Amino acid sequence: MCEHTYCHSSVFCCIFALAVEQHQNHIRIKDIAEKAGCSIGTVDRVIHNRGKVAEPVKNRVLAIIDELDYRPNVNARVLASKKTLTLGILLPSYRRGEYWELPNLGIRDAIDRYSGQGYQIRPVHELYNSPEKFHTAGMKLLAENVDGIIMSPSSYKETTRLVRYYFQHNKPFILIDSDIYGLPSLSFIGKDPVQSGMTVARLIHQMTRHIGGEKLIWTLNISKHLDQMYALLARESGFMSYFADKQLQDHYRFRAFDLEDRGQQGPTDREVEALLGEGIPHAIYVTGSRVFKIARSLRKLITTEKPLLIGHDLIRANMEKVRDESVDFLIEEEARRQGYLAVESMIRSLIHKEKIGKKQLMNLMIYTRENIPPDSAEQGG
Amino acid sequence: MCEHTYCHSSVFCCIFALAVEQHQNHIRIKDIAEKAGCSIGTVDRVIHNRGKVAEPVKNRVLAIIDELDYRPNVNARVLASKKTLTLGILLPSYRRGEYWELPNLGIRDAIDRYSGQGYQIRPVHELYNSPEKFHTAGMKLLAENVDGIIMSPSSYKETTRLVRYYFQHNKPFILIDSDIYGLPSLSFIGKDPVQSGMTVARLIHQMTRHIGGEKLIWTLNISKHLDQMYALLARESGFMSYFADKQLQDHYRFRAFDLEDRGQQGPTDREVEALLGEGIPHAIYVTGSRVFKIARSLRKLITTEKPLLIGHDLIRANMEKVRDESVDFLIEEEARRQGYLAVESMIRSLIHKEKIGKKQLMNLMIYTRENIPPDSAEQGG
DNA sequence: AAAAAAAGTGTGTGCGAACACACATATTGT
DNA sequence: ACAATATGTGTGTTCGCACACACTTTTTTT
Repeated sequence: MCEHTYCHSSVFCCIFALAVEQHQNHIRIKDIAEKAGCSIGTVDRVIHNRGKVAEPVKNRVLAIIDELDYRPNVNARVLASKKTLTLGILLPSYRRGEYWELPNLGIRDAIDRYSGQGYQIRPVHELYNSPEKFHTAGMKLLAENVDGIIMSPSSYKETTRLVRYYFQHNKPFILIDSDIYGLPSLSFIGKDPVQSGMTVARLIHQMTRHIGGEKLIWTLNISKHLDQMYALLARESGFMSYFADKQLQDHYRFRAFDLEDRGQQGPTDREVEALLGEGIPHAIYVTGSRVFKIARSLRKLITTEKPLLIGHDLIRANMEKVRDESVDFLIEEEARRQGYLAVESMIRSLIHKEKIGKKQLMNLMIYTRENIPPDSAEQGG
Repeated sequence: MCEHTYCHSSVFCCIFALAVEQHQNHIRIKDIAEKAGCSIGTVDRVIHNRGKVAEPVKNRVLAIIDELDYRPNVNARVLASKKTLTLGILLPSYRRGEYWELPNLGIRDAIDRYSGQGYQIRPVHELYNSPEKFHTAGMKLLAENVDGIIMSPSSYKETTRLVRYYFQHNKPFILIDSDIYGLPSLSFIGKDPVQSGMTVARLIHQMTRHIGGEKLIWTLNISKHLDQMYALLARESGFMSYFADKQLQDHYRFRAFDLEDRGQQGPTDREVEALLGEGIPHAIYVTGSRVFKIARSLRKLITTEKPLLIGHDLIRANMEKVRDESVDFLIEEEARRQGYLAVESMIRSLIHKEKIGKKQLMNLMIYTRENIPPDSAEQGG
């Protein structure tokens, strides 16, 4: 067992003993071949399912692989296989500083890192800014004969349509950012928007509960295209659920607005002013990544106690607003890491042939002025 | 440049073009040898600084390596080098469910993962529960001739003393969890306790500011040994700084208590009751990982509006209390990931010979009932 | 029954780096 | 001057796996 005086846990040391044992009898395909009474070529054939192998031999080898818990040496495997992994990447188009830059940076981190380690990875990028372009871009990837696809879903209809083709052509794909339930994806890497909304609700509730009288709360969905804001609405739902669950309707009044983000300008002061007509809210929840667009207007228009302002995503513009305290909190779901993990998962699945989790949910992080990371936070790894 | 219609960023595509180019002319030591007019053996010698190489040849090779930006193929390197990496691990002893289990789990994650990839890693564990044992345990690692050491510092005096020996014997070491400024460590992987304290202060401030009259706030340092709570005090300092910076002393009254954690029992109801004599606080900040120990007492003793309760670390006992809402918020600094990164950094430094960051600060995460991860969250990777 | 095709199997080479060994040349000692 | 050492340098083997090729045996075809 374990000899450490204070190691009552006993889990720890035992697990480690296991780990050590595991690597010591590190078995190779040669070992398997010997035990099965055949050559390494044959073992190779059953492992990769190529060429012809007599049924009884195949079964014997398979049994031995299972029995010995054979795990191929990844280093040798990568070293020997000279083929390059072509990754299709299908994401919304973006400008610098926008949300979608983050997953893209994560993808780059991963490719950089793994290229440096002898892996041959060739990314093929396709960007879309409408459901129609989503489809043509996605089909282009098929035509380019990529080995796998990393994508974020567009509209429900277009996504299922594209995925149908991928499925038919046996192209593995990974969904990042938002999930569409039931798709035959290798994995989903992203977040739970309802949970996000509920977390924000908790923050706002705790921070406004001691205010006397009825509290006015806004939810603001600011989006480039009003028709593709599924994730925003899901967050709003989660937000509402929290208050409903706690039966706080009597103490709170809610107003929800959908605003259009018209490029550089965003909602103008006048638009915001119009909303303020009904009264100054005690808290505002901007469901997308565009809090920074209204922070300035609010500061200008509201001279009394300014409302609590909460938004999403660690993009530069938002981080600045948190630093000068015109935005109070930012929620984020490790956007950059999502991209990183997507590439890594592809490598693990397609090269290492490991099994990867069907659902990889990111942690939900809350940032405020005191814990916001420095600007050029390289989060690779 | 970039042909994507909506890719205004231009960063992205260019960077990728670079990445692709890089791996295509992937140079090997053979290439260097040819260009330098010598054999691969000689190149090998200058890379590893072993054997004798004529000064002019050495410089030529070095120049070519630099010019071509040679990056060794990690897969080949690991495959060829059969030596096992022996890692000394020097951490406080712990029981199951305590804070130190988390970094240990992270260490295990990493060793598991890398063992599975053909790396030979042998961990040697030493646990300590006092500064004296820290020293003897640390020296034992030296005697066991480990290749590198992962450790969390004990007292200032003992740590610098031990590190002196490590330095003299040229043993690289990585500090996790808490930093001691100025030590010649390979890297520090952990958190900034002052920042943590300030973040908590922000939360408590925002959540109590609308309460009328003077607010009473507690800080509770609950520790096993009252003499080794440096990190707790640093958090308390950060906490205080926030209120000082904002000049909120007139609206807030602060009381700080140091309590001893006597094993299973923790602070008793009676002890907590004694503290309550001076009045019921509006918020309580427990600076260590033991909020759960007073949550029950508080619930029993306070029947009116219960105080806001904030603590640290995602240990099971705390997570339960967050789920039943007797603890409001938990702060954590990715304890498990710290262990993971420590092992990974050792591998990158000692096997891959990469340079690693001197300071790897973890993100500071805020958890509440709505965003707390599920219990058996495997966070490897 | 002979030829052709298919099924089944073993050997050999290469991936890129690490390291041991053998060998060449230069420097020193006696 | 010759051995003894020190200083350089090149070759060959190995790691575990992928994949091409050659080969034997069996089955099918005509």
